[in-house]
Parts: sequence; structure tokens; C-alpha cells
Amino acid sequence: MNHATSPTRPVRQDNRRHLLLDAAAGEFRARGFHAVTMRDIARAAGMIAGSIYYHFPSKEDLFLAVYAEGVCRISARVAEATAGIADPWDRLTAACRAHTGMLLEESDYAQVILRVFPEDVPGARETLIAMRDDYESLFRDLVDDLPLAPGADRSLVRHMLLGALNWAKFWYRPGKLDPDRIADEMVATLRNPLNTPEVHHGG
Amino acid sequence: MNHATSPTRPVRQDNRRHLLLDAAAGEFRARGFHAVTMRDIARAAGMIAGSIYYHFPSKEDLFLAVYAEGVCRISARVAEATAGIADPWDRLTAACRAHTGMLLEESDYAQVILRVFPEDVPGARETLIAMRDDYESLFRDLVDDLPLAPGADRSLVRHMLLGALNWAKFWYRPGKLDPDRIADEMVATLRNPLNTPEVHHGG
DNA sequence: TGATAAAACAAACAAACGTTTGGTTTAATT
DNA sequence: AATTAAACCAAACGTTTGTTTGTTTTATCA
Repeated sequence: MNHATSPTRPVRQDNRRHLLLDAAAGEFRARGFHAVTMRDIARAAGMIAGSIYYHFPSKEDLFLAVYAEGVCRISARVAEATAGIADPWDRLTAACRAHTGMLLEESDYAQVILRVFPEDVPGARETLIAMRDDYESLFRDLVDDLPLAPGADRSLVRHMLLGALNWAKFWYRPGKLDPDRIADEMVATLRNPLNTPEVHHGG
Repeated sequence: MNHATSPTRPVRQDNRRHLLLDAAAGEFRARGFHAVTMRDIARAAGMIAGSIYYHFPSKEDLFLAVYAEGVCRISARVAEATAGIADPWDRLTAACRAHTGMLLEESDYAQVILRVFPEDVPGARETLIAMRDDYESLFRDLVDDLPLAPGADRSLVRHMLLGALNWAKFWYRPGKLDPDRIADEMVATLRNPLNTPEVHHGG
């Protein structure tokens, strides 16, 4: 259990909770929720299975903590990437760069979001969905700010963009097209028509 | 084990192999590979866990059969949908309609392809990937036939389109935007620019 | 330094897992 | 009707699962 800091005695400095969370993120990212055992996680953290239960009351709670951290980190990264950028298309592009960077390379925590479906964790399904929706609302705002043709389905544009980016998980290979360029090209493809020569926009 | 038809005695007519496969497809589609037990599948098929092993030597082999059937069915459906259509954009649209229709509504078998990652089934990983790639090659041909601007990255266009369509699994709701319209809108969005009024193409 | 609680270990628990074994039913062939 | 093998059941196998229990270590503070 994650003991709350009592008034008399604080948490210890050599606490391995972070190490444990990192190990869990790595395992869940690599093999999903059900294929990973508590013993796998413990081994990756250099501990023993039972010790995990001092920090988390169950496997589902441990996973929930990893997922929450993933959503938190990618949200912060996207918010930071768009800060100070005024042009709507440039803002969206920056957000997509941060998004793909985290999901394809930078963060085990964020990649868990793509690897594990909320349905895989019945006891936390609604919470996980709410977190993911919360994150995606960042992109709702970004797409809403775009100067599109009247009547354009912005909801569909958002789903299309996020789907295209997220799916890169299945074909992205390090050393080839990097996350930044993937984001750039996807946004550009949405912005420009495919069947006429490309129009360059000011950057 | 799936006994080969011996020269002296054929398979029986009341064979429940198909029923078993259907049940497995339903279970795997709903809850993935690891969360589904042989007892779950057996119950859904009205039999007992051990009986499955008369038809399939292992859980992985059973899954492989389901996955293969899924790829086979969706491939056939896409091929049938594009047959007789000459215009490249119309051909692609028809293929995407068939694709989304199968993956969002029509076939448990096909939906297993989106629900289970090849990595979830270590013993069949390469085979599953090869099957999926084989299917996607249909779309490689379709995109290659499009009249695009010179220098367009057709590989990226294909990945973008399939990603956008496949991701609809996570936001599609029956009764709202139907699979056909999802396919239509996605292809149209790729074809037309978002930041100018839509241009209608002959159809 | 000795007391205290945080943190981790060691070992087991019941339940569930994929699979195996041996026997029974049943449809088809002769 | 007798025979044969396909098809399935019933029951258990050994292992692994998430979790619990009791004990030991260790950092911190009086």
C-alpha cells in the first residue's frame, strides 16, 4: 500500500517506488497487461513479487499508476510544445511532433497507452478511458482553432489525425522516417490536397 | 489435432469445428488473446475445454486459424468490392468501405486482427505479421495507382489512410457515422485540402 | 545508540491456467 | 447388425498466477 506520509515519520529516501514504476512501465509497454506477471515486474525492478504489494494494492492499481503517469507526461510534453506558438497550424504541428516523439521513442509510460486497451483492465476501464479522453481534448482544442472550410467535420479530422499518428507504432522503424517528420508529413497531407502540387505555407 | 482426412474415412458432417472457430473468434475479438481461456472458448461453443484439442493442438494454433480466417475473409471482401471499378480513387474508396465495414461491424474474424497484436502470440508472431502485410499489400497497389503529385510519399499515404481507418475502432459508435461514410470522408479528406472549400469529383 | 516504522524478503496460499489421459458416445461404412 | 474411427466428455495433471502472511532488514529520528 502507498502509505500516506504520517505526521511523525516521512517516507524514506531510498524508496524504490520510482524504480518499480519504471520497471512496470517497461514491461507493460513491451508485452501488454495480461502477458506481464508480477514476478516479471519484480525481477525487472530487482525485487521480489510480494514486495510490490507494499507500494500497490494490486496489479491493476500498479498498472493504473503507470497509465496515469503516461497520460500526465505526454500531456505535459504536448502543452510545453505548443506554448508560445500562435499560428493554429504551427501549434498543431508542434503538438503532433511531441505526440509522436513520446509514443514512438521517448517514453515507456506514454507507449503503454497504445499497447494496452482499457478493456484489458476491467477494474480500471472507465478511469483509463477518461484519462485518454482528457488527453485527446488537447487536440480537440487545437483542431477547433484551425481555419477550415465551413462545415468541415472537425471531430473527424481530429480522429483521423490521431489515428494516423498512433498507427505509426506499427510501421515506425528507428533510423527511417523520424517521429518529427512523420508528424510534419501527416499534418501537411491533411492541409494540402494529394492530387495537386504541394503548396508551401509560411513557417 | 486437425486430423487429415484418411483415405478410408472422411470427416464427419456433424463436426463442430466451425462452431468452435466462430466461438473462438468471438471471444478473441472481445477480450484479446491472453484474457481468453480455453474454458471460455469451450463454453461459448457448448463444449468442454479438453475437447478443443481434438481440433487444434494448442491455444496458439487455434488463434492462428482464427486470424488466418480473418485475413482471408477481409481480403476476399476487399477484392470483391474493387472488382469492376476502373477509376483509381473510386477503387480505393470501395476498398476502404469494405475494410471499415468488416473491421467495425461485419466480422468477428476480421476484428481479431485489430484486437490482438502479433506480439501477443510469440509462437505465431512472424506468421501473423506476414498475413497482415499480405493483406495490406492490396492497399499498396491501390495507392500506387492514384494520380498523385510527383514525389508524393505513397507509402506514407497508405499508412496514414489505414491508420486513420483502423483507429476508428476506438471511437466508432453504431448508429452514428456508419462505416461507409467513415471511409468516404477519410478518402475525401486525403484527396481534398482542408483549408479550402471542398471540390466535388465526378462519381 | 537504541527505538521505531518504512521497506523488503521468504515462503506459502488458493485459484486458475493450458494441456493430457483414458474412456464414452455417435455417425458412417461394411 | 457389427465394426471402426471421428468426436467429444470427464477428470485430472503439473505449473503459474495474483496475492497474503509472517519475518527480517534498514534508514531515520529521539
